[in-house]
Amino acid sequence: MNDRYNHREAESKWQKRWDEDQLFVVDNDDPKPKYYVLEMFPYPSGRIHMGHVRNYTMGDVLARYKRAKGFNVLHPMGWDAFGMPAENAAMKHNVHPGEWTYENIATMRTQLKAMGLAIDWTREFATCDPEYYVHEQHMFLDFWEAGLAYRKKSKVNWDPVDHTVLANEQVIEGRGWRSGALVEQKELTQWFLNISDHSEDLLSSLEGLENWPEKVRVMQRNWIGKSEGAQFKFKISSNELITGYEDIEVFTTRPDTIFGASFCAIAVDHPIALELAKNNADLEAFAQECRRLGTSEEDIEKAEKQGFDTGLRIQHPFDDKREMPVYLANFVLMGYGTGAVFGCPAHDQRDFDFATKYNLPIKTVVSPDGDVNFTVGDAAVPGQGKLINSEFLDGLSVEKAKAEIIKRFIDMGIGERRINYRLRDWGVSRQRYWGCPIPVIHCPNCGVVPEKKENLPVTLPKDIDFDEPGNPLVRHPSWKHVCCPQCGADAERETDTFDTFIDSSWYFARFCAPKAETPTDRKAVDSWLPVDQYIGGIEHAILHLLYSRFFVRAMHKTGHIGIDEPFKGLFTQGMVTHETYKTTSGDWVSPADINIEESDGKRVATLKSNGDMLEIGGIEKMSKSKLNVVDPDDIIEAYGADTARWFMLSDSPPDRDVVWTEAGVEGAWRFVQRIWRIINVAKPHMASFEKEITPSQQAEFIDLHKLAHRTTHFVGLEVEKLHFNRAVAYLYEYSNALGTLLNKSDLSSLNKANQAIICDAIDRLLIMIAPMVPHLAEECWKEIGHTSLVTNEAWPNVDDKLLTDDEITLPIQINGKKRGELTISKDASKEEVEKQALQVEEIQRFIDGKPVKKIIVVPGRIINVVI
RNA sequence: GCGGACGUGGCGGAACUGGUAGACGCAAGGGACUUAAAAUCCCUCGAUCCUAGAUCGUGUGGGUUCGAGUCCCACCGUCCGCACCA
Repeated sequence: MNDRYNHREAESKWQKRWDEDQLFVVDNDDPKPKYYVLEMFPYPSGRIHMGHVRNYTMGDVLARYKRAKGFNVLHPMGWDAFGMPAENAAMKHNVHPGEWTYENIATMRTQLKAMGLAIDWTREFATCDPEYYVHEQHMFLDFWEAGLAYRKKSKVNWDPVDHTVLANEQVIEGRGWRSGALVEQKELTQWFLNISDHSEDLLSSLEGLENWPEKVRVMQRNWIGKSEGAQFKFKISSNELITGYEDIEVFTTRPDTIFGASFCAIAVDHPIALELAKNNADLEAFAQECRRLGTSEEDIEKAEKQGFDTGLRIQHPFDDKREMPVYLANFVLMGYGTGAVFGCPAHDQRDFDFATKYNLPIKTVVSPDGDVNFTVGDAAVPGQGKLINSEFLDGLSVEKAKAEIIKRFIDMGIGERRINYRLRDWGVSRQRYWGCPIPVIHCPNCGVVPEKKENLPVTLPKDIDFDEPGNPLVRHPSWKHVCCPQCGADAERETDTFDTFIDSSWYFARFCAPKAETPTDRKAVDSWLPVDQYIGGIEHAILHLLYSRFFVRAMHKTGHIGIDEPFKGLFTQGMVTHETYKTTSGDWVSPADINIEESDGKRVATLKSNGDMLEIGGIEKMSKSKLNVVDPDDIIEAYGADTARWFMLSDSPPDRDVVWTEAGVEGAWRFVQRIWRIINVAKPHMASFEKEITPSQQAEFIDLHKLAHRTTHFVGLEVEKLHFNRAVAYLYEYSNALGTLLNKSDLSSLNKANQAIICDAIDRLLIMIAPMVPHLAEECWKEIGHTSLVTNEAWPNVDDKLLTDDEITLPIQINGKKRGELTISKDASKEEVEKQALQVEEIQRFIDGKPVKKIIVVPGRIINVVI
């Protein structure tokens, strides 16, 4: 046995062995209870990064732990392989997107395997495999048939750089989520999935997702954006300006403030606005200006409320003598509600600003404290109170007034209760090559018809060119020319492909039976799903996670699955960060190119090549642009996968960011070597040691034995909660205690009881660290003479009797301040504890003869003497 | 503006339903071993009072309680998400 642990030899050796023994190949028919752990699958961008290492390490620890706990664990891996970067690479390097993608997959697979992950690689697939997307096409046709997919002409978010359509979710602050280009509005006929029909279900079901982070649930709740109110009509009183329109319908969440209304505002794209624009050049100019600002003004917050008086007047529904102006307004959105609102300046700040600007009346109708003479000052007063100045609503609470007014609307036949959602239908057409082809055909006679299911998959042609921007499928000489599946006439294929978020909306279901001839094998998905623990980045809180929740519902409706919620538990891990370095001229420098020295408590960074001084910058997410990246391959080569894994689990709570530091890695490396040394010290003796623990003999090492059981108990508990940093702390404590004891004991003269305790303690240590540092554990396990694999060992038992001591030490407080301690039998009566506590010397000294008012004894916790 | 999370040593962070604040790791200092270095092992490590013993100490100010990092109220600060949504 070498003095130093040789990770290079050990890691590849054990990876090979696990592979040969097919340890992680899962049988769907295994009778053990199931556990499905899944990390978000990677996009094959080229190489893995530290974020992947962190993500997959966490999942792997859980998978290996659950395996040891007797579960049949599904832990698969695949590739989210369609998407823009492959096309960009194709344009840049003149390589086919598929070739580029599969080469990256090969590289990254090798890298992931070097991490020693307990993955069932027989289930691997890439979403760009026709064997995968054929099922996506199949399900899409089912969705279409079931009314879940439809085509409509609509304004879409158009990314002028990527030449494609973006979903609302993919537009961030008016820019494309990938390209960062300002998004334009364009009218196109697109495929949509009917996600908005599921708004209420997607919203209310969030309640049941108890094992999701509250943060993600809140973000989804906000995104769905439910608001309850009323929709009703104002009668237009000045008919000479417009024909064909009798009234304006508005949506409001505050119908109770109807008597405070002083204007109506409509969106510039509202049908009435469009009609009026035909005969009003000024109005048209205003509308154009708003549209321009709507898409190009970066800072919406600063954009002033702008209005244009249309000249139209409407009647108040409860007082037809009262007329109000109708404005075009830049803050009213056509896409929400009816595209028209009524303004109540006294109780809405935006309306207040607008009314002030255009000199419109501000009438107070809600009084927070019920005072009928209350009037708002220089700001709107939103919120609760009692209605005033509102005729039949006077004196009612806001809630009651809402109910009353809606009742009146219904009686008058002008309105109703209404719930609106912000969530829009999911536009899934993309004008791209590297995606799943939408399996439909456009026939001059039959219209849009589905491709016959027996003709699926519709595959992508290989011979394409990227010489010009846009979709090469459109200009391919033959691909789109087909016969209509219905009438046989000459027809054209749809050249759009699916949004890649569809690919990732059901891959977890495909892993259950990746070779099935139907999209899902019902028996397999019924038994494996939902995913018990899903782990990934917070950046997918809305897009991927909401789409998947919807997609599974759609699969349920079309019979492909039997559940609605795909992910029972969700965990969002933090990012991997690193210090940044810059030259005096402001260029970023990679950590690999620098030296850091410490002098007078200050850290000084210099360039390795020429010794130039560097500026040490902030700690930021590892990114190629700031060069503050550390390549996982370099770390695995220098320190081994186990060291990288252990470091990723130590210190930082997994949901927070972790700072990658050289010192931290060294610490993890020292731990690996310390375990090896412990085995080194014990090994020569262990062959002759007694293995059976027999309680009858005198065991001086009983404290270690207790600690071993306590550690087993707590490490299990913490891993289940994904508190890996705490599990690591327990393991440090335990291995330190074990190492210290071994160092100071004469191992050649131990009695049998102590021998057995040592053997048990070492076995436990190795089984417990195995999920985290599996190669090291395996190598040590072999060294101490086991012929089995530690990976196959069951999690050790915990004897509850060993978790508590017979004697306990209780702190004694006087008036809440600790003054002494009492060591006493854990079964001692309250009276006995009180009596003995008062006799403790320090306590006597502090009481100093004063009368004791009260003694509080919390069994097993604390004693507090009140004087 | 709305919503969420958080604030503890030089640093990352522990502390179960209120019960010994600072586990564990990193960094630092001292010592042992060594020709020397690395590695390893042992010790110290919140602040203040020269020591003992004590006092103070979990962003700030109040409160509840025998007892508050933990609960309540007000405030300050940091991070994240959403944002003209009627």
